[in-house]
Amino acid sequence: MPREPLPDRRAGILQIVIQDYIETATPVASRHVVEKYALPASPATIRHEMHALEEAGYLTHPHTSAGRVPSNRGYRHFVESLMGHVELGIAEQASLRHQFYQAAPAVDEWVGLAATVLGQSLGLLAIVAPPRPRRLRVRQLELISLNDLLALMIVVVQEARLIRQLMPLRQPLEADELSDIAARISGEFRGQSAEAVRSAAQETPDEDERFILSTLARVLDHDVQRAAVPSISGLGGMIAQPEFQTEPDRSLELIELVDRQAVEELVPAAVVEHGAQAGMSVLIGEDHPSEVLQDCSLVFAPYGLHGEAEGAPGYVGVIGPTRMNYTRSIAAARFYSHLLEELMDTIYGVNA
Amino acid sequence: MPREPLPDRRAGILQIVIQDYIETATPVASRHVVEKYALPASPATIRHEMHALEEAGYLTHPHTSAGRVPSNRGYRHFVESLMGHVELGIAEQASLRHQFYQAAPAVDEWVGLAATVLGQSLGLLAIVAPPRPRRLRVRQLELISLNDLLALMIVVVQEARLIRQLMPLRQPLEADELSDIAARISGEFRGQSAEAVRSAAQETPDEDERFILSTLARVLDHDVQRAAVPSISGLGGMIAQPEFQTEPDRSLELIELVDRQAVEELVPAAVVEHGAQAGMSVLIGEDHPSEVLQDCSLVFAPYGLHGEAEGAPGYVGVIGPTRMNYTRSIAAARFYSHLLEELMDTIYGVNA
DNA sequence: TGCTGGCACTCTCGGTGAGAGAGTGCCAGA
DNA sequence: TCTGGCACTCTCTCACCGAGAGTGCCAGCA
Repeated sequence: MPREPLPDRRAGILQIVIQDYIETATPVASRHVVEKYALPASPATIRHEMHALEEAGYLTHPHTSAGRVPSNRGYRHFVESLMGHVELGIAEQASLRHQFYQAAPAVDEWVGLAATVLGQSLGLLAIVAPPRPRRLRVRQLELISLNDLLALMIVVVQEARLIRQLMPLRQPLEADELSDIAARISGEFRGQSAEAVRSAAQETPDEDERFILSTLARVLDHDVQRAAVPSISGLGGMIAQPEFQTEPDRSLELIELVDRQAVEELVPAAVVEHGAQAGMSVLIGEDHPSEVLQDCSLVFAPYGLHGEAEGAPGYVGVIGPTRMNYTRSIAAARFYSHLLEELMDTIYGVNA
Repeated sequence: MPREPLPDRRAGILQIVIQDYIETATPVASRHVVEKYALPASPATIRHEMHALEEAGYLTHPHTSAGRVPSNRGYRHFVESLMGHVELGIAEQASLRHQFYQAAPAVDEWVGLAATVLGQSLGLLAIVAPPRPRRLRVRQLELISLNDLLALMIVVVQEARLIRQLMPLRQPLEADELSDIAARISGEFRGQSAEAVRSAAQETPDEDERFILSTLARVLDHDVQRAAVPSISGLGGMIAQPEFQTEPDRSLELIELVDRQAVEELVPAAVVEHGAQAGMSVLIGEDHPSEVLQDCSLVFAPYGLHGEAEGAPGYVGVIGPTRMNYTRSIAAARFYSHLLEELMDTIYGVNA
């Protein structure tokens, strides 16, 4: 529903109240803003404006004799109209980029690092999920002999992952024979996915090779579903936020969610789906389906595998009290999502 | 310091008090034990015995009008003399073993799974660390071309790990050439560690090969130090324990420790070192150097890489309130440590 | 019309005190 | 050596009170 635009002074006061509340976590009083921000008006006047803002739904009142607190609508208005576009500082961007290029070039590694650093720097919960391709395509296959009857299969796939699988052998095979078979399969099936491998397996006369191919096909299918485990970090900072200090029950439920790695409850599937097309989004307060996160917000920044539209995107998520610092959170989430996309590109699909 | 052995009845009462307290988490009263365990004595008599046990240091008294609570000495006596040797049930062992053999054969995977399942099943904090070998030895090297000037190096080492490293190329190399070089190096340096590779690098005339060898040596050294990240799980269950409900500050510190992955503070280096030789051990209450864990116990079960005495062992650790169920925790920690040792054997060092 | 100072009113928060409940310690007697 | 009885101690909960903080509203003023 459309609203009349706010008069200038009123909008200014709204912005002050929101920013002050984000900073101090205590309801902001009329006298307080006048003094702290040296406004050319008396507390009574400010009260008037605040009252109007409350009528319009941007502020609330925990109880009669408390200062004002932004409502969810207030936060949304702040995010959409008051905040403007912000980016991380150049120096910070550079140092983060450096840190990531130092790490081992593996999706899990990057995702874990991103969650840790992001959660730490914001003092909020960070959830970073790798992209979830719809199918995996072979880039290279290696077979490593462990002993006469056991080999380790390693599959490097185009989608920036490594799959490992123990494979019993039907009959003793030398290390050399294994390498040869692996090289042959690598050459033949580069860029192919499970179906192609499976149908080829059925037509292969050689028993050993048939067995290896069908194992490969199975592993490709299987690994698509599992793996791609999101990383969660920053619980410490989150629980230390004042809103959780006063509510031990809620904290407990949140800790339990994080400990169980209950990603779907933290970042609802609907958000992921919607975000895949719409890009960055911010879910505020009661929008969140989960009971525990009623008074929390979620900043969601999806990122994809370039040139691979299929499957679910990866994303960077930040969860914090509705009172979180949206400016910083949004800038950070955006930056990390771009960085991850860029990193994945270095090992994904190039040369495919 | 030696103590006189406890008279039979007294020892029985001690055992009852400890077990009851472990179960209920409330100080146990004389009347309560008489009724619940149908003892052939009156509350007054039991009070007498409890008083004696308190004199001897096995029990304490939160305050005058509360029941008895085991002291750290009490718990230690329970663990050392009263408890006996216990093992997980056969069915449980089998189902766990199955679960682990289903997982991808990778150290990180097993370690993560062990922490999750163990923490969940005990409702306590579980910390599982992979062994930390002193040096890594090459089992096989793979070089995968990403584009003309960038390759992905994958090193399978004897010590049950996989190392990944992006490697810029000095000049364009074909995929075939890369494979050939990798195969040659694999053959030549199987079983060798960083020093051997490094000194060979210095004597190699071919520039490309020299560069690859020195990268390999660097990676072998580097990966020994980092990686081997322990897995921590079960925070939810731990915080839900009654001892943490009443102490929000302590909970907060613990959450913070876990969120930071501060393994050294949870499992002190001294314990790891001592445990490497002495085997399983139990640290009770104030023995723990960390402030936060003053009223907690640590069950510690080390395990090694067979045939590789060098380096630090892996371990399975369980941290809980001193009131934890030692019987279950110890049995579980022992089982998981054996299972992990067995699993590592399947991919480690065989055929070396 | 819009701003301001003044004042009554409301609600929270911290501290205090009383009463109930739970257990022990000790003593005298079997 | 064990038991019943009884006084004593300590915690826990709840109700209550006063101080403090802010608002809402009104009347007056530019």
